[in-house]
Amino acid sequence: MSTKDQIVLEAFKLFLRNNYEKVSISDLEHAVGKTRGAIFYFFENKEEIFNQVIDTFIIKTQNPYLKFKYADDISLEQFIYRYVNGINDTMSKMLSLSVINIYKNYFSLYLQAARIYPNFSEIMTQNSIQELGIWKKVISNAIQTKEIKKIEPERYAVLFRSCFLGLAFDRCLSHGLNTEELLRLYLDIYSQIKF
Amino acid sequence: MSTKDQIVLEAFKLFLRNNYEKVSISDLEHAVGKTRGAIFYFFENKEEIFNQVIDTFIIKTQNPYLKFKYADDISLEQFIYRYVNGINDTMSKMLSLSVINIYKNYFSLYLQAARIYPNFSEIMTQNSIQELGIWKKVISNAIQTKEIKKIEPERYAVLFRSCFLGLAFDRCLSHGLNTEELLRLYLDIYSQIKF
DNA sequence: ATATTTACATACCAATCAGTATTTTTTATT
DNA sequence: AATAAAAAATACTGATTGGTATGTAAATAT
Repeated sequence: MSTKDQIVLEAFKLFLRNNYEKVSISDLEHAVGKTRGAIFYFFENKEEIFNQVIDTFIIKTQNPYLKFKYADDISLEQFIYRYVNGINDTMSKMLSLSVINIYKNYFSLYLQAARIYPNFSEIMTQNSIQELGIWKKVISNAIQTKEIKKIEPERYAVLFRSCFLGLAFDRCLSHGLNTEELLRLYLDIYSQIKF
Repeated sequence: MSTKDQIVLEAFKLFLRNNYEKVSISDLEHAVGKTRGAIFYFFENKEEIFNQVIDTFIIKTQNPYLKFKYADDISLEQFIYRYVNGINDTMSKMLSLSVINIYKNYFSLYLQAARIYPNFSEIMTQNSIQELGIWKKVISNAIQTKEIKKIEPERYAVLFRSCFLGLAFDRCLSHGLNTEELLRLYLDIYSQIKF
């Protein structure tokens, strides 16, 4: 891995654990094993490092479970399983970077980004709309194929997405998100709306 | 209002808008209209001010909509309306303090507290369990009175709570939580489980 | 072989920070 | 009015911060 990539990776880990202001260039020096000279050779300033971290690990890593978005013919039940699997994969990747308290730290970094990264809110809002659109499409499809009852796709798209986010947030201070519980929750909702 | 209370209130507003480290005593001086002498007369250090803010505005202000917890005979439908009204009230109170981006800033402060306030995670976990318990009781009651179908109370308690949290988090970067939408979401879930 | 660029290390600086020590002003009590 | 205590102002300190200026060894190009 290049020095620049190493800097971004270590900065990511540091920014997950602490506030933007709390992470010092000195901390980053020790984490990377290089000195200020190296860091400021690759980056103009601290903010640029932070923004690179957000770009790499939040914006571009979003929604790995939504990459199958053009599979229009997927059933809602299948989609639910894939969605939860995708969440599991993301959590595994974070664990392999030895990131602890994944969601707590991720939520925290996410809100830091909203204060620092230019247009972060707009980008994430677009992202949210996109994800809702996919849920909506899958739900609409499931209605047409008589998989589920005739419900409001928009509303249930919001419901499915909110469940995940809310459960993750609620549990982030305690034992963390349990994807098995999330799956059971999803299947309970599903069982109420299926034919 | 006493000077001490003023300091805590202004500190609350500042900590909502910025990270703990970013808020300086100098900022607080200007916000309160007093000097360091006054601030350090009432508080030992910055951390004590922060903890007082969390104590006053997060821990003790939790769940105003759960104060009717001993109303066992309430229907689920009534509870839903009261719950959403309670959220509305809290948001109005924040607005009267001219707090903008309520949920974004609140979530941010909440996660800051998890890093600074002693045992914050444990306290909030207890709080979450308590709130889930109330939902569970109301749901169980609604099943017994044949208001709704026989569902898993625990799971639906989690569902109702997660919906709120998730919707609030999802919308916090854009237009903020719309309680009318939350109500419609709740009533949609309700309509699927009611007899 | 020489010149230039890349990739860092080192030493330093001005600014800012939380916190303190001291002094002054305000308020309450006798 | 005199005294004491509380509340607040002022001036300061040592530590830390992000960032810079300079230096240098190795790699690459000419």
